[in-house]
Amino acid sequence: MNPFPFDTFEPKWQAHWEDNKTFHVANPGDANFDASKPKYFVLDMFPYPSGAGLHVGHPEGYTATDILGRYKRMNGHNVLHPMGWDAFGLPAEQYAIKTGQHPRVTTEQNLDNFRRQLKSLGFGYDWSREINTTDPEYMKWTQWIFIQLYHSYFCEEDQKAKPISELEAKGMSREEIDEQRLAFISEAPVNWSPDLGTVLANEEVEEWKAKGHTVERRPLKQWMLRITKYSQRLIDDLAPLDWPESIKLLQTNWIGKSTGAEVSFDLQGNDITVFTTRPDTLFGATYMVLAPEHSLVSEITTAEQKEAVEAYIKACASKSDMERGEMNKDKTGIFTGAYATNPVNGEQIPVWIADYVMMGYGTGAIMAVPAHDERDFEFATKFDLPVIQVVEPNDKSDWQGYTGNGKSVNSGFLDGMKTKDAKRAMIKWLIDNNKGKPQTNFKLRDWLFSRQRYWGEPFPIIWENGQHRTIPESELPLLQPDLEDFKPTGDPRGPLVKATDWIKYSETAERETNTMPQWAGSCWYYLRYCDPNNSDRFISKEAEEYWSADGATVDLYVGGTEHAVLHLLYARFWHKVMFDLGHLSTNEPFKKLVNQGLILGEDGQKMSKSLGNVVSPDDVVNEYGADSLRLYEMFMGPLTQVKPWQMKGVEGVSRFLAKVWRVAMTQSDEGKWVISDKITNDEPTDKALLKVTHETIKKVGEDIEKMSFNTAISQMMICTNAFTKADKVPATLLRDFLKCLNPFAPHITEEIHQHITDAHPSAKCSTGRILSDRGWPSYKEEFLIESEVTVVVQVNGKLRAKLTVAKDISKEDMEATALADENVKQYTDGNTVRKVIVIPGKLVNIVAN
RNA sequence: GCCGGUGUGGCGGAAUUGGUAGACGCGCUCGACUCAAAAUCGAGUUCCUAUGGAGUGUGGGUUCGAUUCCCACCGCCGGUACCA
Repeated sequence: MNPFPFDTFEPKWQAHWEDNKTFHVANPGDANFDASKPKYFVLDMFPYPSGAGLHVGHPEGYTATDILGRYKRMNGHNVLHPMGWDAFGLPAEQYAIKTGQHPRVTTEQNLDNFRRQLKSLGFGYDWSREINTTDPEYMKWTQWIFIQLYHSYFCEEDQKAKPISELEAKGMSREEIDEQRLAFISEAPVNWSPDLGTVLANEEVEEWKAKGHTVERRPLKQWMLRITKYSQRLIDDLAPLDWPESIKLLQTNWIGKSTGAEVSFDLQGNDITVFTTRPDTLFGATYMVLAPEHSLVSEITTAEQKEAVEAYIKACASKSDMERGEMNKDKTGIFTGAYATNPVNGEQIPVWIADYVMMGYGTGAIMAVPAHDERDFEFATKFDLPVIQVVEPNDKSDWQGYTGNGKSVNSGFLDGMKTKDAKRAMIKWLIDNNKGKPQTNFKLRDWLFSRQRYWGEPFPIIWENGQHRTIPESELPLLQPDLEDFKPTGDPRGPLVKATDWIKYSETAERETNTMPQWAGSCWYYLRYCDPNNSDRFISKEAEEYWSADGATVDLYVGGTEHAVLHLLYARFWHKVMFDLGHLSTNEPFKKLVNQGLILGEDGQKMSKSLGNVVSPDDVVNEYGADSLRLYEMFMGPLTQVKPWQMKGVEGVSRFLAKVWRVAMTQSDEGKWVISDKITNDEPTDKALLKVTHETIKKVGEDIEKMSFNTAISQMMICTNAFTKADKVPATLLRDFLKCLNPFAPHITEEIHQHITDAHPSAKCSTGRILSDRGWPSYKEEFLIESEVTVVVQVNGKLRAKLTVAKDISKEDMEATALADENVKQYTDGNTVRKVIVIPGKLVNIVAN
């Protein structure tokens, strides 16, 4: 038998909240909207509804946000706490390929299961705002946003997106305009996975390779989003955000800004430009390296070297990315036979090609300064190329391979300058001599936005006479055609090519057959929650402004670190574009971000099917109840920390809830749970009980604000132990305690509260209102104060006595009392007291020897 | 290699404007209740060569006093990798 009947009252309260729309929040303009309340938007990263259902990692973040949401609600906020489904994705499509089952069917099934599981945990979501990225009404607006991107360009002067119509007004040609669109067609080499039958974004490559899929470089015509234009803003706007510094750093490094200069080298009439962050070392450039894919390679290669160079290029091309990565220690390369002229000293330097120079970054060519660059040094050592020192280290370290700052030497007009000054002087020289200019580069690449998949949003694009254009908004949403066979065709246009009727838009126009990546839907879902049923706009102006008050849309966003550079970067980018175009009032989507730590299996390993250490929330709910699961996940340790699951720990918090239950409830002779005689309607007089209750109100409130849930729970355990020990517990104290526990364990607290209120109705607390609708309790300072305190006495820093003294005892009295103590005397007798430190109300330390 | 995080009992973890190290929970031990067990309640539980001493990864430093501040190092976890 269960120690308390959670199996009956948990479903009861879940039904009550649902029937009474307890957690429904109104929008501006709605009948029951209360504009006087401040808003609080607390968001979970919405799940992908996989076939496996929830695992115990999901409710960790969800419980944390639920506690905050319920707490803020009790403190008088309009709380927006929604849930939805990121339901496009490869597993549903792969299942469809295997079984012929339409992805929409499996997605619906999975989603029903997820919803059932989440409801069984009692989260206070406003289910009327549930969204689903695969819902045609949702897709419509994802496609609409793409159309906005398509019809926008990035104005360099104002550093913001503007409508394409401005360029048309300037009389720019169609070709020139297409070059500028934020959504554009590119025919660059992309990451193509033959076995997945699709291309992947740079950010996704590692993930899929880790799952055993092959990925190769292949030139394809693809849709791209011009996220690189936002590089600088994406870095700058991180600063004021309340995000973990590590995530900010991760994004900053991913965007990868570096400042330096472009330098032009003459090569028998050809101009080759290189990028360097160290223009001050130009005198030390003893050779040049081009990427094997560099366009000038074939032109400059001499007849004698032609064969060897072509063989090297072929060898590089056949190497997979993986092999290139593994071999990154061992440098390879080949001499082209050509020589370039170092612009600053006229030296003839050999031009090599090597795969340690990437075509995708900078200009695909470098000046090699082996004395002060590790890679160049390694290469020069291997191929016996000259190494000339041009920087003298500040310390005594070896100059060979020294990459730090110092003083320029062997560098003509730079000699004696500090690195910083030498950089500036060289850049000035390059400008004055028309040999280069200052340059900033970013590692971030434009976002490859098309996929060759069925289960994604089709592009709202048609092609006619080789040109693309968007379909009219009235034709949105554009749904995928029905297919019988979802198999990839190997055709880089994707599986939609099979739907010949669907493709045909008119006699002369055809639909785009690519679809959008899974990230598209998650880029803006938080906005849709604010106004989920709007059929005229993606979000209404009023809803947007209300839920974005205080300069941020989402007040608190909780999710895993795995999205540090993907979802969180993409969403910020879309948000900024929509802000630039005047559709949003904030510049950033997520004010505060918290990453919950991974929950490991009992064995300390990551939970996985193959290890058999996966814990299902359903099993825990069945055995211990939802409140126990919620409470345990919060009690395990700090939210942000990685921590192992322990079923014994669930038992522990379950015991705690049983204790709370038995404080209020007792079993009648017939086995029925009834309110205990211990609960009285008297005014509380027990000082100790008043103190612990008010301490609990104070600490739990403060700890929730700090998201320090484990310590809040430990305080509630202390309070419960005091209630258990007491002969009588006044109903008002128990009620205040239940309010504190309510955000953590909402079912049991509602149930007990209902029993107390029925048994002990009072003017202050009439029947009929549930706990969740009552306010957060307040504590009184007067109950926290004690007249006596325990003071620690140390001799030479070691604890020798504890004294109980009046709280307001004077320093002198405290010192005298301490010195007079028998235990203390044992250690001071025979020694001279040199010094006495007295911290009032806390400690006395006697220094004696 | 680089960047970030972290290190406290048998275990999860508490405590930082420097002031009783180990809150709370798990586990374990003993006791009460019971024919017995479970559940529940009560007592105890950092370690040791134990009237004392040691102790928050290691070694130093600052201080009357350091888990907390400073310097050097080590282990583990995560990210990233020829980005010029």
